Amino acid sequence: MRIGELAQASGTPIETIRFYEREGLLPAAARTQGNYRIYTPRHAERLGFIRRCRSLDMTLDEVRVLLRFKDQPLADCGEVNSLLDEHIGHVSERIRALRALEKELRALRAACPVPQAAADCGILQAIDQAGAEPAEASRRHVRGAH
Amino acid sequence: MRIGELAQASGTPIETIRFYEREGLLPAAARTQGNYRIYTPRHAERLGFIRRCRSLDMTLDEVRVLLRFKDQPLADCGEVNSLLDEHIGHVSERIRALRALEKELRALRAACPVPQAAADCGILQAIDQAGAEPAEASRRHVRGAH
DNA sequence: GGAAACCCTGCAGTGGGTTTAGAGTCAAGG
DNA sequence: CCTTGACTCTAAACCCACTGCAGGGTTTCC
Repeated sequence: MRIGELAQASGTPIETIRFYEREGLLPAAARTQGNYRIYTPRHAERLGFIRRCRSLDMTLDEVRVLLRFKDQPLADCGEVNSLLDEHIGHVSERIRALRALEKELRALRAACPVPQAAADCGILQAIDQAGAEPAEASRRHVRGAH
Repeated sequence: MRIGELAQASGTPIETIRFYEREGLLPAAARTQGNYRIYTPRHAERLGFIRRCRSLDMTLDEVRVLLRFKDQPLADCGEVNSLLDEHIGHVSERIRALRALEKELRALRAACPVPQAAADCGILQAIDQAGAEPAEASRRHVRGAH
């Protein structure tokens, strides 16, 4: 199958497929005489695996680790388990941080119940004062949890 | 005050202060004979405002909007209110998505209670199969909510 | 007067793609 | 044969909000 067909079948943009190849996540496809990529069902499987990992919000580096284990069926999968544990930890932490942020934002929003002159806007005033710095948000894994 | 002092006082890296100036968030500082930036308390205030907005996970574009209102004290602050409402919406949505993700990851993790050969790892098998595509994660505002 | 601490500019890199430009390939229709 | 249109190719720039580095200049302290 050609790249457009694989894109269609996997719900992946064409550019992303080429990007994964450049990144070494997908093995380079064979080419036709006209230099078109030709994919096998094995490519489609592997792409599906990658996309499912991404839908679980793993980084490409994490995906690389999992792919390595898929390619080494005899290896002990302990590292897979701990990768997942850490990933779950990042997600939980990010949820915690976002909940705190949401609470803070709702309190801030309540400071200006009705539109008025900017000079009197409780929101702008509250941001102006703000007793230093809660909400450090801990940037990490998971697009804001990574 | 010089840039290092402002950085210290505001807890902002020096490079970030210069970056904000380039981006037009901070007005250009006056310079000494030796070409060092010299900041006034007004700069420090404005930087504090920006940093507090960022700690609330607003984008720089959102901060630009809020700064515009600070500079126009007579304008109606309705846009400030709705900016905050939208921002809160992004955060809530992101929390919802991350909770669903966490649940999915915990279920996945349970598929391999004990380390074993990668070929038999329930996690890798589950990702291989995966009945298509839940967890679209909706990338937006809030480093994964924006 | 010399070392250390500070500051300057400009540019490359981060992640995970997306977009654009400019060119080449291929099957069908006129 | 020629054109149209759908498809594909590469290389490079762009997104965000910084961060880090190279290679210099300035100031301060001893």
